[in-house]
Amino acid sequence: MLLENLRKAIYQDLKEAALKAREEGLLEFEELPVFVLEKPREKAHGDLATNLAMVLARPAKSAPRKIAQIILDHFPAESNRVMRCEVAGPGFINLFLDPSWVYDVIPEVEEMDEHYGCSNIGQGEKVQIEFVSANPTGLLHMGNARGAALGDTLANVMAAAGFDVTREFYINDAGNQIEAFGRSLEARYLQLLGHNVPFPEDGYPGEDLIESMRGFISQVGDKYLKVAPQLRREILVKYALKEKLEQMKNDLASFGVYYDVWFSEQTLHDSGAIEEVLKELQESGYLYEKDGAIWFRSTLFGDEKDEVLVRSNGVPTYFAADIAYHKNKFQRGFDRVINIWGADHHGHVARLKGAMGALGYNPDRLQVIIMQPVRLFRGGEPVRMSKRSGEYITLRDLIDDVGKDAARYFFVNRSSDSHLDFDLDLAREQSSDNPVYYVQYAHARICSILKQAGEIPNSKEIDLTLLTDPTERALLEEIAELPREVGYAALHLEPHRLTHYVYNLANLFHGFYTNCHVLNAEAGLREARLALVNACRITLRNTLRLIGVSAPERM
RNA sequence: GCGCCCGUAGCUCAGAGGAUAGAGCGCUGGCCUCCGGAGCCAGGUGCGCAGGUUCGAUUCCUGCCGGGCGCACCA
Repeated sequence: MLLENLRKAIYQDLKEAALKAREEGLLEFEELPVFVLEKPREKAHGDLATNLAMVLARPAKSAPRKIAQIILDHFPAESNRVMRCEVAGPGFINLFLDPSWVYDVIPEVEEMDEHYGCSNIGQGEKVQIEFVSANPTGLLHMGNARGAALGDTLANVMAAAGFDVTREFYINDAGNQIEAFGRSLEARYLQLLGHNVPFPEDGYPGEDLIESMRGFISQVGDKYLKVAPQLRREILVKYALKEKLEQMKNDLASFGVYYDVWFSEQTLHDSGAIEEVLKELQESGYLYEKDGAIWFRSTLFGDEKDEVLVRSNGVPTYFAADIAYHKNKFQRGFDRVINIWGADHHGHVARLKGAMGALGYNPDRLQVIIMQPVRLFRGGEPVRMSKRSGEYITLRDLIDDVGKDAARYFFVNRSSDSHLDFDLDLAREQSSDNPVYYVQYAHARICSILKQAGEIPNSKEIDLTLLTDPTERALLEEIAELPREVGYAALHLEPHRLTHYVYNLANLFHGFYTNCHVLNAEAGLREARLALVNACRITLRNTLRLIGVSAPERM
């Protein structure tokens, strides 16, 4: 039986033992409190341990150790591979499994192959993950890159855990920044044609816009010189936006990130969706007029101040569009909607959730992951970047510099609410100091062994119980943990757990490798080890795939 | 000033209401007759401060200190 199922069964047995004891009048409690059954840190504390007796101490009004003994008296001994139980420490119940349980994992991994690690804890819940959604007025920066790695990995992880996942990119192709974009393009266009016009103060100074207009001119020349500015800007925006989006799509694709949906903000304006949602809020009494603008009472939902939805010039704000957008998400049937935002947008969370509440949706169905900023380091020094001047390192630069694998690994390796110091030198390094290489090396090493071995024996026809070395057991136990790791990462929205897991797995493999020979082990043991190593290969590969990192067979 | 996030080893970071808090880097010293040494093993100091809740707090709560980010009719 798979470790996960074993755990569930034992958890159930513990529950029933407590309930039975209550029936017999030995224990007193209203409802069984939540308790944990987990792998203890210390090997001496068994394979699994539970705090059940300790959390029962208060309701049962009794000493934890005493309760533990009562539970054990009602616990079905010798079932579910439990060999021995003991009361320990302040009242833990430690369970020791039949050591042979680990051998079940190899056939399991072989059979599930590329699906090993998957589970169904998501139960098909429809989840949408919106991430990156960068302004199409510029290039993808490090914040976008982190969001891309995080969002895509989270999507992979949740899909593997049995959620029905949709990846979406929201295109901010409307509003003020598009106006500024148009003025910037226009200025570049005119400047390139030799006209000495000033660049707008709120423009986008990046070199990329000049490039874009250079390309435009090579196609159409100066034919828009005399066109009315309003129309001219529209044409330039249309051209540049398309180009920018293509570029983003390409850059994200080279980063291994693909979307199911690219959603245009402009369509919300065009379709009347924004007007509609404004009306809805109006009718529920959440709006009021002040100074010629229309405001949303976001303070009702814990926001610090009310928020403008329609400016006095009649133009809806980004926030208004965002409300319509998120309503649209729910209308599309998503049970849950997850956004990944930079820390500079965290102030937006409460009011958007509030707006969802005002529209009658449970705000908890909207979850926002806030990412802290990225700092790049080179030569031990922070790399200076200025978005104002348009001089910054882009996702494309990063991929060209350190490669997709290292970049994705490094971004996912940190919890989203931790500031990320990205060491470019380390990411590029081809040594074991670089965790990406360390993990990939383990995979390549295994492939090399398997290649030399020729055939991989079917684990059902060999004696796996020959795998008794401590490094073999440790490796088996860690391989068995993948489904649980993936499930945990999905439920807690913590993809960074995966890089930690895969690093640890690689570490255990290297330890095994140093300690145990595979190819020149005696007959029988050799086959068992080949099967072990193959299961490890599958586990490494599957985990790396979730992170979006390649698993090379040679390096 | 108000709000959110963070404060764990020299550095970069994991972790977690429980039984002895971990990893990498750096430093020191070991390990190649043999499957890829891009590897393995050994060695150290630490939960910002002060209260509170709890049988038990580094983890939860409050205050303070320190850092980041927000607080536009921008997005």
